[in-house]
Amino acid sequence: MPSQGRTTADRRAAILDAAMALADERGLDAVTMRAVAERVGVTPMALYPHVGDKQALLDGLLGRLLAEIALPDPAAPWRDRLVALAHGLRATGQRHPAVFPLLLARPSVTTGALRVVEAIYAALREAGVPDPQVPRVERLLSTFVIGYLASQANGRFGPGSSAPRQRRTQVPADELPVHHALAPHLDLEVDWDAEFDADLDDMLRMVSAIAARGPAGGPVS
Amino acid sequence: MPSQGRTTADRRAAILDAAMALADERGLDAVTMRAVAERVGVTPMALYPHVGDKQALLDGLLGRLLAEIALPDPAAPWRDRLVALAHGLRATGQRHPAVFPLLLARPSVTTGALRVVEAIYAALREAGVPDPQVPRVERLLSTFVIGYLASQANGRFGPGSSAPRQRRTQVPADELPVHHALAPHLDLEVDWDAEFDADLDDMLRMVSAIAARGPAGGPVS
DNA sequence: ACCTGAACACCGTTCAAGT
DNA sequence: ACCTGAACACCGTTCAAGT
Repeated sequence: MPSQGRTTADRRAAILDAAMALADERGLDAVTMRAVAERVGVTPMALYPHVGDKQALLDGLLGRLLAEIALPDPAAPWRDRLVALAHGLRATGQRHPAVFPLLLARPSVTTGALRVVEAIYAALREAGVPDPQVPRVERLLSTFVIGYLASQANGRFGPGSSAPRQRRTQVPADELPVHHALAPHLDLEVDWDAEFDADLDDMLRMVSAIAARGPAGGPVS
Repeated sequence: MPSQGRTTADRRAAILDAAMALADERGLDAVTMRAVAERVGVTPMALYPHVGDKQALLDGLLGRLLAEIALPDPAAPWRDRLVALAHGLRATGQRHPAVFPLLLARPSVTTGALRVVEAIYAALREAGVPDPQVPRVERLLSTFVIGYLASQANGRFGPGSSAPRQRRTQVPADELPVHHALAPHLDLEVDWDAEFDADLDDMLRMVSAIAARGPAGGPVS
């Protein structure tokens, strides 16, 4: 049984392999039906029965990406599990920086996403977050983590040290007094992975605080 | 002085008006150079001297969006100011749901973004966040707020009540035990604006906790 | 200086035809 | 059942030409 794509499932897998490679190597814009087809060695129209249209193909890439995320050891303490999950997401985001930002653009209803959500739910319950708040806090955490990693992948935080300096100098200092006052802390090179860990620490303290407050507040809706 | 676009600046403004209207009415995909040009009553090539290429046009839309965000009363307490800013962002995101998600995809180095960042910096200092941590906490807050509102605009949180139910039923209950246990809290219709306010409350408690911890930890890098 | 018209090198997708 | 080839209705952008 060679790895040749003989069955339909293999064919779909080969197409998604090609599309993911293209996205990793040349960005999302390079993922065209034509380019993917050429890489598979087939005509563009031959893709449609296997992956659907372009939108479905991108969803397929997201499914791949989600399936890659390693789940933490269920025996570990809840905090370690959430940190491990966040680090797993970061590793996946760094492996597929072009595809990762799509996570914020598409509803995450795939079964691949559910494994991850399930693991977060379990950790939050163990942390003592009241059941009615668990779904909200899960969305809060995942929104931050995905938002941060997507920002990093998209370069939203700026090129590091050069941009902030010129940002402040192109505007009169008097108009941005607080930027001026914070100048010593704005020109530093930032270690974005270290900042992610610091943010994560603050967010997990927040989870503990929510758990400590107890079920008083109740659900949000 | 009629409102006719006679000067170059007026011309650029008219083009961005047309592009924004197109984005609001028919989505980002409808914002093509050709469609914008037609709406302005000009040939596609006539846009280039005024707004640059397509990418620059989208950046122009982001600039418009950022300029719309109302700054809070500087006399109000820091917490109220941050809530007002978040609500201002939410209002803008709901006015321009197609453009808003671009905030996470582009570096926010425009002067329009700096006014907002300046206001957040000022509020965080007043809250007692140590100076070295202010830029990090600003990025933490804005990443969450933008991420949440972009998720809402993109429908990432799902269509409300129908999707979660079918998510759980298409998978054997034994494989997602925690989803199963949380079922009563997963089938509810969620008020996303109320959830945003609850999240905001938790995030601002976190800001107070960071301030209370003092400068012990120091900067992250 | 500003705009037009034609053209180039692409897209995603349809459809009828092949095997 | 699966794939091809030609075609359709689009894109963003270039370039030479008009005024």
